[in-house]
Amino acid sequence: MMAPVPTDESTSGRSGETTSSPKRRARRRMTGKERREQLLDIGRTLFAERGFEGTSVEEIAHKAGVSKPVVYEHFGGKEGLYAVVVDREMRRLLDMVTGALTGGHPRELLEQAAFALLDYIEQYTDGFRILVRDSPVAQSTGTFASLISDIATQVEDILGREFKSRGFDPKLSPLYAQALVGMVALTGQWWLNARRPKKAEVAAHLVNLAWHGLDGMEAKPRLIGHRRS
Amino acid sequence: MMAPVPTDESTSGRSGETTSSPKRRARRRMTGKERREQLLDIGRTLFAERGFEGTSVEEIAHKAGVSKPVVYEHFGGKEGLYAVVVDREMRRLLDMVTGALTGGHPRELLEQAAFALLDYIEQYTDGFRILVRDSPVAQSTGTFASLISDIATQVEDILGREFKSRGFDPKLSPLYAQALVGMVALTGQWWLNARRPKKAEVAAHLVNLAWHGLDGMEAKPRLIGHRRS
DNA sequence: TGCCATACTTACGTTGCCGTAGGTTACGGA
DNA sequence: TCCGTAACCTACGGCAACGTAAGTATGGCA
Repeated sequence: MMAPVPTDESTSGRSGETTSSPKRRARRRMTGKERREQLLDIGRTLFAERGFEGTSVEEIAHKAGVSKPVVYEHFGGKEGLYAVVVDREMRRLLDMVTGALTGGHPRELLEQAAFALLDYIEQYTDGFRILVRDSPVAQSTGTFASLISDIATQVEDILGREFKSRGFDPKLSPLYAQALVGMVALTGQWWLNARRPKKAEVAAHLVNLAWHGLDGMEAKPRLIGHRRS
Repeated sequence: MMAPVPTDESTSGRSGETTSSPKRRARRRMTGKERREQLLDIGRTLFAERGFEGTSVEEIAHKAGVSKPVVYEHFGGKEGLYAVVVDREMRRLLDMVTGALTGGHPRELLEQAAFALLDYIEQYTDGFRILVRDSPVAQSTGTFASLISDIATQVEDILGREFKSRGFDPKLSPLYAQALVGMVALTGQWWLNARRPKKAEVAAHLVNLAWHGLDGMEAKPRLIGHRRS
């Protein structure tokens, strides 16, 4: 089984010049870096839709149009690849979120953060799906079940500072950080399939809820920050 | 490997009268129902700590002190067992939550619900861990990634009714349902490892956030409902 | 006391996947 | 034009897990 045709190629930039008909020898030869990036892309996609254990190295290699040993050459194994994918996604998300925290007023901060997270979800859906799933390898940092929970801890200090200046117990910031992140994360996950309200509207409502609570809620919340897109 | 000693027995009620020394033939014979329940218990535990794919039928059987075919006899396979476990846990959680919705004032409803969920998390930790993980078999009901998200949809109508009477768009209830459930769920997940504030305190703060929002937050929130425990 | 249903076993066949040993081809520079 | 290095391949070995066929023991009941 599995004929030696040069498969899909999927995410490679230019997909080969000699790929007019599926004859033999239409395989492009990549540099180490190129191949590495391609494998990371494919790995991300597959891990997102099938999970870590549900994805086989064989499949990754096959989708890349190469054979297994190439993957082992680059990442030492499935876990190696997975680790790099996860690391990159966590970085990306955190960069986007922290980079968006530029407002002065705490409500603005909240808005920016919510928007940034939704941006991430929309742009890097696969990455988000991976971060939401549970990690396989005895949990990277602490003892968390999902990477998202792990991320929430990195939001703690931002909240902690705000708490301090407002006279609240800063020891409670972890709790509120988890709550806020959980709120946005699960809503985002739901939004991935529903796609019902527009992103901006979702963000507005989330901020509405987080800021005013159910009690002081506005029927037609508006964002105060100004954003292109 | 694996000597034929009668292993652990783990969750069986009385653990056998002839179990003085690990000689041969100390195995208890159960009725179909007993064995079924025992396997469900063990399955729940293992699925919680290793996930679906990380758990083998062999291990389940071994922990129950029987051999594989017994599991196949009862559930037809790993997926069968998993399905029953999940179904029971979802029922349990929903029963606990809906059963707790007895208050008149919406804030009271919220309190009850939050408390019920935390109760469930505390009492049936394994079940919660399973529900929080992602389902393997192409998603049971809709197209959701986690069972929890699935559960949130079952809270929609409760919120929808409340929204209607308050003049908000009831089409937004799914969004807010996801947000609220996500808030409590991720916090609960975090609380499983942290265990820092007491359950009642966590509930109070969650309600505080959900009700008043970050803006109108109280430094020392109190629950208004009266509960034993 | 002997029977027979039901609980349980041992022992396989099979598949899918991980990881590696060792050989082969392309490509760019001297 | 030759040659070495980096990219890539075929082909296994091995293992862990699923699922099943066919046989064995046990204990309640006539």
